[in-house]
Amino acid sequence: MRDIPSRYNPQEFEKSIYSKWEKEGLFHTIPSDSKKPFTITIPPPNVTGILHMGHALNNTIQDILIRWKRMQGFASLWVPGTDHAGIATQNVVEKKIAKQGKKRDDFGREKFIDEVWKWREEYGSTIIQQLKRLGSSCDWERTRFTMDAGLSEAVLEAFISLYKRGLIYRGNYIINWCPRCHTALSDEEAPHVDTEGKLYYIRYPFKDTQKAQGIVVATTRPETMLGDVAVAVNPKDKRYKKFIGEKLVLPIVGREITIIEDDFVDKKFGTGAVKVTPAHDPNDFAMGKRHGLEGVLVMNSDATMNENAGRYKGMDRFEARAGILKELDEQGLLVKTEAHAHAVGHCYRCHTAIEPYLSLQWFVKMKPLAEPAIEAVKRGDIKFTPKRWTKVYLNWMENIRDWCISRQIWWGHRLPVYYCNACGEVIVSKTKPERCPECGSTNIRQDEDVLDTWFSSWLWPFSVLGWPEKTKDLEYFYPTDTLVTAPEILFFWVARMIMAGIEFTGKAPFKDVYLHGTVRDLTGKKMSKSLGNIIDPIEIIDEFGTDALRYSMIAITATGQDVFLSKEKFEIGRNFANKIWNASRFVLMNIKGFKAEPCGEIASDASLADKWILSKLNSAIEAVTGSLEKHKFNEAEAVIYDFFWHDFCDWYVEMVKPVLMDNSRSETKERKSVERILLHVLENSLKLLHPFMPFVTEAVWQNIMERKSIMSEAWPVSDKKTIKKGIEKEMETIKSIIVSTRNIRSDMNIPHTVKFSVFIKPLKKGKGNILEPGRDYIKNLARLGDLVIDDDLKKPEACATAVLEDYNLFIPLKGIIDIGAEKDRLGKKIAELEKQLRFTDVRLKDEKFITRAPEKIVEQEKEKSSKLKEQIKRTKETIKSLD
RNA sequence: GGGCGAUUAGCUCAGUUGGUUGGAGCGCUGCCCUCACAUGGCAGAGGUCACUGGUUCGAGUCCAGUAUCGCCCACCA
Repeated sequence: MRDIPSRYNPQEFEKSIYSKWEKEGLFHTIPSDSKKPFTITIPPPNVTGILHMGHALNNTIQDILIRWKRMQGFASLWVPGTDHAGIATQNVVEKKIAKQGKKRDDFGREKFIDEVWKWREEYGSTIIQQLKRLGSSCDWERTRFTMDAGLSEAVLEAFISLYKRGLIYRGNYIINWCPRCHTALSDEEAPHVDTEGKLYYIRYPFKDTQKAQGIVVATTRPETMLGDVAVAVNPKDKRYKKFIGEKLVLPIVGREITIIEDDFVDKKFGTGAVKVTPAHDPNDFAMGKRHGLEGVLVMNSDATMNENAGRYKGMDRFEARAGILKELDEQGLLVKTEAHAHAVGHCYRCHTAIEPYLSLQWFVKMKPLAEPAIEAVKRGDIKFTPKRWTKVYLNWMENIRDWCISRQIWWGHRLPVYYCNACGEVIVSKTKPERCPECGSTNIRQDEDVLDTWFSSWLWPFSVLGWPEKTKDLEYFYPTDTLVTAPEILFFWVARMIMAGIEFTGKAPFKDVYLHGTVRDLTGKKMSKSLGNIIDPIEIIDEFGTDALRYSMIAITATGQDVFLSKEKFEIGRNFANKIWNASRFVLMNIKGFKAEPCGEIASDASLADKWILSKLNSAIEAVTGSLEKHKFNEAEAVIYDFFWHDFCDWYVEMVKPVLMDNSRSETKERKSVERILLHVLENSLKLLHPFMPFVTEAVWQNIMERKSIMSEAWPVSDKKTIKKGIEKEMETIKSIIVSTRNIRSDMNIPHTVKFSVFIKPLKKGKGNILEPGRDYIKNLARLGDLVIDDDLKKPEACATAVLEDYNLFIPLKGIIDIGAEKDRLGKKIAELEKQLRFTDVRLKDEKFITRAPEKIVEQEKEKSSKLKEQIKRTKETIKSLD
């Protein structure tokens, strides 16, 4: 017998098992005529990414699905890859070169991009390596990168196709500008953060000083006043009606501006008069358009003031704000300042306050794309789990706005747009045209901008399978099945993928969208580096093992709910992995040659315990499979945990131990049957556990059982004939006798080394026979000297009693038992029973209940009442007999 | 300003379509190093299911409202 350590040591197995899986090509999937496809494309982590708990949860769920489907015989494909993450990656490389005292301009565009690729070569596979440690069974041969040749081709194809359909346009609009990243952002990339700001009231004097003192406007961004071109009031506002059309003098600048009327203005906010700054505010921009007012840009792209800001030129926007306020105050034009809470957009990459900024950008017209994507979800082609996200999706889609896709950075897919320097012609083309089709000039330049990272991500489910080529993979694996992701990127990514899928392939890209929760710390904060509340998954893997990480994570994650993590929670999984290991160790140590035939038909002379555990096993198979189908992963885990630990280890194994330990029975049929069933249950349990805990199950399967990979085993199918509720009920009765006996032993402080006898008197003749098959289990598990079951039993003297439903159970304890204490104990039992009886009787006395509740329920209640009464009566008799 | 989620044992959370006595893990109490496992075993204590109304024979579960916490969306400067 080989030595199997009594503790499961994950470090010993995980890496070698994983590389063996990889070497044997078990993750690789190709189209197969004999199999149905099951496809997931990974939400590509940023190439700069480092595995965090969100990834751990996200990828564990995907791996569970992929491994489960693979075992079910699907061509189960999980396509991995990384996202080039334009802004994020460029920022990282800029930080790196900053350490050498350099800026990107010192390199120039091409050289800088070379630097990014170098960085990617060096560090870009970190996240991939970490996903492997998580046990992810991705088809690594298919690893894609959003900047690789194929995906870049897909991006160009998508851009040109949309352009041809008139869905891409270029124009001057107010966009979200990040002054730190120096680029435009989409609305989604500039989330609003509630900010405690100030509202400044500034007086703009009339040109004709005779009129009045002036008009007071309120603003949160006084520095933008340098770009004001008008003051607007509501046409219905009586206070200002008379001033419409009058001229004001813009303080500091001295520019003459007009008072205009516009319905947009809210009479109740501030003073009811609003400064109009079309180049720095989206509303003002719209107002400017309505009134034919050109905007004046007063800032540079780094949010310093430009030449239009006069003496504030060159100053940072906040510096300028302070200066302007001071100057206004000195001139007596700053009327008042009040606290004002408002939401300010911030860059999602660097958290700098964004600046609404007028600039020339490229946009995608979204409405035509959104319409079919809305229909697809309404029709049910795509289902969200949890369902509530459907509404969120639809609400966003129905109010969708155009998507700003151009970014003023270098790292990304450059726009396939060329300009003729001679005639100004705009040419959209995959490659640089030799000559201008309009004037024939060869003086042609490419647009400097790159595309939003999400412009490649939204193509992911089909671009990774070869689109725009019509590949076999695309035909076979697309549309994919399930998308597993976090709700944070519902708009960024999920919604856009649905639109792109329908637009470019004519099909919705997936059928199910499973949105899991956000990983938080115990105080409810999102885990983030800046908060310092990170639990590093790799550290957890090193300390507790990958299976512990995976199991615990899933166990505490209810569908779509946020996950609150602390380090201690990983003990759940670690302990369970150890339990699996030790139970396997026990089974294998007791089986000769580690071999056993498949269990097959259950012999009619199989023991009660055998039939019972098989019934429970098949119920568990059914339940685990059902829960997986419903994507209730925590439920699936709970079922297998409960079955394996409690039914199998705590009861079945304990029940069969005497057979295994008794040498005289070593060659018996009984022994062989037990061995077979132990192995059968273990095998099936390991298979059910494998998607959740891939390493420990494989370690047992390969290293202890010396078999080929469990990954390729077939998922268990429940044999419904084997599920026998009668057997399960019978076993419950036997268990209740064992528990009652142990209970008395514990109450009486009788050490488990002391054996005593139990006498059972069935209430009805023949009920005793039911217990016969369980006789040995009761004797062994309750540690009895003898068990007497007798219809005509007379109650022994000085005994402890358990009054069960169909039996009276006596334990003679002469010299040990304290009669007074026993009376008290039974008295408490009566009190419990009476409490229950009161509830039932209240119900039964209620005529409405009798007449309106279903007959079945009423019958149940009546039966319960009579049983309780009967048990109370018997318990009272027992107490009396103690006198 | 809208929308969503949470509120159940000391802690962290499950709880299917309303139906007998509301579960788990951790922690706690008592006993056990019993020949797979002390990362373990046996037994136990612990709950007005946030609050107020309503529907119902019957509500943790369905409806309305309140409170607290959290999240998302939104162009009142």
